[in-house]
Amino acid sequence: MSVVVVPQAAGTVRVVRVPGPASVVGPAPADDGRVVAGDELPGVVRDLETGGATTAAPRAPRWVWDDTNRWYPALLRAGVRVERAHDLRLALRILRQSALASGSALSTAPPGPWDGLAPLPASGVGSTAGARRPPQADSLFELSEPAVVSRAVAPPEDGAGPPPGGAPDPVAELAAQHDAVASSAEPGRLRLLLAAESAGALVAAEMHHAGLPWRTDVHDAILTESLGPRPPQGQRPARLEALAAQIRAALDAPPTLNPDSHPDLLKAMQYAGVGARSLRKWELEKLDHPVVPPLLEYKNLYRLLTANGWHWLDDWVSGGRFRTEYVVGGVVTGRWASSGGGALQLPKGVRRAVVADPGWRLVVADAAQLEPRVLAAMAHDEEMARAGRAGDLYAGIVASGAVETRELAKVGMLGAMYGGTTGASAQVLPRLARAFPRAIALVEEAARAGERGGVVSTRLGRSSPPPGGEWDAAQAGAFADDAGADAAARARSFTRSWGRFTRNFVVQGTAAEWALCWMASIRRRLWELGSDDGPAGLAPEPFARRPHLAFFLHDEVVVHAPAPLADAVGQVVRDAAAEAGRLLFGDFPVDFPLTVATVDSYADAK
DNA sequence: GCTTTGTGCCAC
DNA sequence: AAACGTGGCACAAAGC
Repeated sequence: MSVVVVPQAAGTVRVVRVPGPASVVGPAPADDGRVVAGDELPGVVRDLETGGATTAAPRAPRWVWDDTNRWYPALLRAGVRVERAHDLRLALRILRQSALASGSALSTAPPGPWDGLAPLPASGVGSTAGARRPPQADSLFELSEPAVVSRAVAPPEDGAGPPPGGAPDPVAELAAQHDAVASSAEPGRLRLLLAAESAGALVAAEMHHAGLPWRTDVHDAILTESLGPRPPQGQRPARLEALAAQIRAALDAPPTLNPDSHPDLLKAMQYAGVGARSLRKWELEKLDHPVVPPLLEYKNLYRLLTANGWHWLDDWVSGGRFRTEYVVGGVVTGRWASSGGGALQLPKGVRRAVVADPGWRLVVADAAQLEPRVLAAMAHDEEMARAGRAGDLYAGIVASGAVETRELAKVGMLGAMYGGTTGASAQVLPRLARAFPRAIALVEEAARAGERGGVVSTRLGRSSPPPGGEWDAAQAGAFADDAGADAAARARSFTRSWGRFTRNFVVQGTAAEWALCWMASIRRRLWELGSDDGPAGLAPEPFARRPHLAFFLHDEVVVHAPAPLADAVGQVVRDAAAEAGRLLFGDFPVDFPLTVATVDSYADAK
């Protein structure tokens, strides 16, 4: 059974039961539902979650709402967890683009209000908690905003009918989405994709709610060790100041030389005859000049200070937790993006500050060579799947005789998936293509489709955007009567670049789908694992005694768990990986091995 | 003064 | 090795 959450005027909510599963024409509401005050919703949800599964319905309901971040954060703050959901905004975005549903009424309809929904911040609506700089929400449902309440045309009439004021109707939208899925070329795949995307939204909200355990004192010690004590506002830390002096001395530069100014520093280096064309690390490393060592160290420490220094701590860590905004589906390929604190670029060097609470552990799990394994499975490449069976896929490729060294196997596969055209990776590509023709053909075909201006799709049906104006312009420019050689070259360059994008899209996007399924399964299994008998920990409810996801990084998760449950959690992440593989690829015999480490500090994993 | 662009580095 | 895919972010310089 689904339960649709319909915003009403004046902060009330209509809760409508919709029987499932959906028919081809979509579900019809069982009744007009009932209207509850906004602050009663957590209680209503809790009742249906805990009571619904044991009485009338065999499972907890599926909550259908416009945006998970509008409803779920407040539920979590009330300690209420939901089992499953359907996020209409995220689902529509997928269905609008998907080549698998291109014939549906939903796909061909002109843009409507649902298309205009911008994502909401993970801290929810009307909350002051959470990130310091949440993205500005621009939504059509401004329930908590006084301005909109006063704009409400009429008081709700006992909950009958769609939302007031011409607001989009989630019941109707759900029906349209059901219809689009049912009439698509692959209903099963799309259904799984939408479920996984929505489960991802739940995970993201829960991870924001729980946060990543962060020891401010450890972080401060890291900074002080490498930079010196925290300086007053506007001053360089002692260590950076000393290095700046060394840089000036090595260049014979005046004390006014500011190493933070690229033009000035480059000029000074030119006078000193260093011979650098840029300040890039890899370029400096090739040079033999006394300024290079202090400059490299300066850049290193400067990066630490500006990206993850004391200011970062002040902004993003509070109450012993680092909280970022995960943006589900924020990357075109379906990967998550993040906003705030650079969460997806957490440098290795500061992971020492990620420490489990007392009596708790971190279970860190990492999918080994996820993308080439996904490629093997998508392409039904039995040979490549076999190469990955023993554990290390790249070693397996060497053992197959295709290439001589593990390093060659690795750069060759990465090049095949990224579209590399030079160096060792391009050199071994023909040998990989001979040994694994199906896998290599899949990425080559994806590249050609992109070069033609076509659309490609992931395993579950997320489609790439059409190339759009830039592609058209490039082609038009190249074929114009007066097209010069450079116009043709520009067009070729852009076309190939788009081919590299679509080549990578199918692999990266399907890997993102695997990761979504993995996390959805981990989430469910962790909850089924139940709670620890010990005292409540520092984690907020509903996770105070329960293992929960705390961090996600494309192919890696961190679970924060009561120590006695750590071993069981390790088994959970492995079982979930196997389940994700089955969900995406059925019986195709591809393994998704994990590296699992149970540690106190994130830095101690792998 | 403010916004945009360029540079460079971090993650997968 | 880099360039070869996807991003975020901070800072200085350039542009308005």
